[in-house]
Amino acid sequence: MANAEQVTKADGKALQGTQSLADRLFLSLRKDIVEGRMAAGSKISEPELARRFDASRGSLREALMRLDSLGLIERKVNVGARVVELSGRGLLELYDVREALEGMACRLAAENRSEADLAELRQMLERHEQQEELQAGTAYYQPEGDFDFHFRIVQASNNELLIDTLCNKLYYRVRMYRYQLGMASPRAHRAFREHSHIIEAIEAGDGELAEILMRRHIRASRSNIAKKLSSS
Amino acid sequence: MANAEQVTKADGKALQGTQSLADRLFLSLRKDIVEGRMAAGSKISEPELARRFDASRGSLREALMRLDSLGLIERKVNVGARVVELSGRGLLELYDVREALEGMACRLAAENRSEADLAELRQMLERHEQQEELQAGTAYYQPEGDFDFHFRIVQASNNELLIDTLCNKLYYRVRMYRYQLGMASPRAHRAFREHSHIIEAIEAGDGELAEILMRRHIRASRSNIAKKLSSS
DNA sequence: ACACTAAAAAGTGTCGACAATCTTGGTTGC
DNA sequence: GCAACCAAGATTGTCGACACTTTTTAGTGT
Repeated sequence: MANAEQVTKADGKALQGTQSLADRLFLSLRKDIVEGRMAAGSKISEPELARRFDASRGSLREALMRLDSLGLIERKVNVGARVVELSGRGLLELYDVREALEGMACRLAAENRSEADLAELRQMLERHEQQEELQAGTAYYQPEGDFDFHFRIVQASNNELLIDTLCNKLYYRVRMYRYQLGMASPRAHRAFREHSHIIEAIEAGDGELAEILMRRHIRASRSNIAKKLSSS
Repeated sequence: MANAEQVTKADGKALQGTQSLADRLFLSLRKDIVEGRMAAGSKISEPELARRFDASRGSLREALMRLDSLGLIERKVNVGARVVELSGRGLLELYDVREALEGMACRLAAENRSEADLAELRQMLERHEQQEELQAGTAYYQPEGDFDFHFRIVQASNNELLIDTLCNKLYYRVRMYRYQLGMASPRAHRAFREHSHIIEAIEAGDGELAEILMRRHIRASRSNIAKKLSSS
């Protein structure tokens, strides 16, 4: 089934079966950090982690390097690594970047739309609609459904660099914030309508409109969060 | 002097004096790849490179990992690493991403403009103007001047994630293309006027206009390249 | 009790060696 | 002659040990 764990083209190694130990460590640690099993801001001890995963420090360090360039941990020379600290400012920054990139992705998806992509998008929307009616506004489908939507739009952009930047880099940070600040936005129903309009624009091949709608969609989420942040 | 080699906030390690051997290898290799001393598409032999730099394979591999996540090399498990291959498509993709991100950076720079940033921007423009008059349309100042301009705008956006993504990641790819495809665009004079207008919009605090102008500026470069590519 | 110093413990950075895998060239069989 | 197969060489992945740095702790003196 289509969910947020799906694999990107660019993430090929995972498909290929043969993955190194360092690869597996990386994937495992990334999951632990994103889902909050490693507390944000906590220190990471290489020897301890290596023992826990029954691997050598060398392989573990390789995984840590990658987490570092993903921005999920921070390393200081001769001092060590810590899980990155979450902040309201960081979250808002993330939304500004997403607005720019996903807006562009949406425009490109509309301009290069292929029948296959369109079919998938329509199908996805239908699934979400059923799920929405089922749960009548309880806003429960959100996390996966919303993720699914944004993920697929980006895939349809047909721009490898854009896909890689969003799906293999930024989205892990997005999910980390979601898990830990538990943003189950109350915008479920409205969000669904917005998704629907965006896909219509893509179907119509109207890149400019598609971009505008996507940007507005993301910015609405952003203000929603900004409001919550300032009131706490 | 302000040039493209300047150090980003996020690239702090380089400032701090203490940098590990792997850090130095990384910086050195990145330079070699960007400036074309390692041919695009060529295979990288770990033992050979390690000998050449008089370092152990472990440290070298750490540097390679980082180059990989920068997208400057590609690694396959149990096979090895190659310098990334340049392609027309890749270059155009890069411009689409830049259009999105730098457009946003420009908007943010206009909205958050500080006196310090404005002063620097004006000062830079003045330097470029002098240089332009000096060389009266020979379009020679371009590479550094253009880079300087885009770099500083992004810095002024005050969005750490955006700054990191552009200055520490994408720009190295941009420079790699510049060096190797030798894009000394003939748009020097027009580009200068465009830069000038963009900074005016930022000074005026008009984020929307600043974004539009920057996007148009980058898209003009992009079509220029697309034309050259299709005619070859 | 507090500040400063020095030793020791822990942690990170670097290295060389071994094991597993891929590539290459030659060989065999059809 | 060509394809499949096999062995040798080379390359990558993984590991444990050592060197250097940072942090902690114990001690000393005021």
